Amino acid sequence: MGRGKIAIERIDNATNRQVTFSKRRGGLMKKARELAILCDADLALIVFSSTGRLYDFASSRSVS
Amino acid sequence: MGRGKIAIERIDNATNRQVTFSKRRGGLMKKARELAILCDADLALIVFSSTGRLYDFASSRSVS
DNA sequence: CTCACTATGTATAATCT
DNA sequence: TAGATTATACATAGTGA
Repeated sequence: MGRGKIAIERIDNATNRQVTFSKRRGGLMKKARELAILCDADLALIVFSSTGRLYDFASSRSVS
Repeated sequence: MGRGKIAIERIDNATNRQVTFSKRRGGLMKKARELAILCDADLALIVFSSTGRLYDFASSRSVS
């Protein structure tokens, strides 16, 4: 998607890899939230960047 | 996306909700796998359907 | 129900600032 | 370089078998 097509393999360039990580992480979190809401599902997503930082999302269907 | 636009809210029709769950779960898993590979990230995704079934994906960056 | 199709909405790679 | 833009590849809502 985007301007060009890319192969699904590790991005060698560190800067580009970081930019792609940030963009796709956001997109993945959004999709996860949508799935939880649309389909009334419970769901947890945990991501560690290659630099060791943690990002997560968890739905809360029944808990406030 | 798709033929029409939908609001992000619980799908009332049970059959349609199940179909959407199946489609989007697949898409989400694919995106998760791509993020793990492209950005060399470790990641886990756990989903419980509204009927209680479990689906999961976990990357394995260092373990075989 | 489950699978395939496809028109269309969305995510995003490349680019620009 | 981080944030905005934009053209394009991808995901998917509706449909039909």
